[in-house]
Amino acid sequence: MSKKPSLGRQKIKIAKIQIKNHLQVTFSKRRSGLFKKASELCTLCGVEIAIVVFSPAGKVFSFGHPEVESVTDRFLARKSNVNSSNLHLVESHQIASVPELNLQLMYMVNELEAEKKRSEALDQMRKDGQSQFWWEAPIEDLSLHELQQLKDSMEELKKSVDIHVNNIIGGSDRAPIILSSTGDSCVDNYIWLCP
Amino acid sequence: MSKKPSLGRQKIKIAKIQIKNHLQVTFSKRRSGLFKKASELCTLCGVEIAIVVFSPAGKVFSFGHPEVESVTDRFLARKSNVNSSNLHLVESHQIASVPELNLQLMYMVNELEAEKKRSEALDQMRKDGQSQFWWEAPIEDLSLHELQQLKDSMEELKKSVDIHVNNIIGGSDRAPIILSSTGDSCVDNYIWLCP
DNA sequence: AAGTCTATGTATAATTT
DNA sequence: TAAATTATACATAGACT
Repeated sequence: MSKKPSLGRQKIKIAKIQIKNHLQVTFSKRRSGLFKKASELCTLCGVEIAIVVFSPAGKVFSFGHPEVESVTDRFLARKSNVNSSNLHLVESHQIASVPELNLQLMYMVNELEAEKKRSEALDQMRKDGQSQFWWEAPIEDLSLHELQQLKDSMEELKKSVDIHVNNIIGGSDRAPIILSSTGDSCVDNYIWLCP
Repeated sequence: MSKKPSLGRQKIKIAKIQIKNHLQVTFSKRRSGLFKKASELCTLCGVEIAIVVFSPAGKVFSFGHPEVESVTDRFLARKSNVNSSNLHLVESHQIASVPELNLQLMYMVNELEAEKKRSEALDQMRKDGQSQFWWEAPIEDLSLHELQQLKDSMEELKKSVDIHVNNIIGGSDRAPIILSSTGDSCVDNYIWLCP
């Protein structure tokens, strides 16, 4: 009897899997692996994590820890706060769909990425020399020119922050979402977003 | 000489790491591992992923794939009806008259005075403790809460700027002004906010 | 904080059930 | 279609730099 022993795990190139069936299997396995890693990181380090995955099929998978509030409501809850400022928000009590929430999260992440790049550039400038740090100096020492630059910088910064807050909070200014919790054996206390 | 060979990777319980230093190392390693897994999943399966991690220190780490546009554009596509941002930074190619230019300079002087007072207050805060200087930190180090505070501060600043502008220029709805490049040593190419 | 090294724990590609 | 198997690739704990 020839028993063909498994070759075991084989090395693969990190490139888009072409065999569709194969891809589906890999996606499923690696997605759960990713979520498991995330949950471990949560537990080990006591951090809050949110993950959103848009599958090729258009499905949305997401992971959040530990409570819904920690990641999502931190945005949604600010609604009232923002309302009191000069943002023009339309009152609505429509309940957001989870995909919409995920879009918002995704948007937020991208915004954060953009800000990160921006700040990296600023960091670089900082490393290039102290002389350019007019924007770190006390305001009373600034020349008019510098003050204008400061103002412009702040406007730029504010604009981007504003846009993202506006879209996250104001873009769907509505009641928070109820997320169901699975009694999964692997993960207690993790709350999953149900697509 | 006793060379102590490494025990190699040891099994650990998935529970909050108590040794703080240890935790930091693990957080850093596993975070990067998680992001790597995520990027592989992106590539292998052609999916879009966003991850946000709030560290215990309040820092925010995030991962997004593939391009900012891919996700944000989807979002922005439906944002138009909601946007109505409170910030109207309008570019205009209208050339300001000299009287208007003077008004702007006047405005700047007033603004400078206001900022001077403001900075005195901030200076006082600075003396009270370094911990409050979240707004001096690079953006990527800001928590979402701090981002919100930053935004609010900027809202305040802009509001006062707007009031000044209204008072000085006349409070009337007028076309935004752009200062033409005057060759002036002090000011060139500034764009002004339309009140 | 970030990188190296070793030994070992884990994830998973390919296959089988 | 999904679960189990197996052998290997990869991740990482701990110690050190």
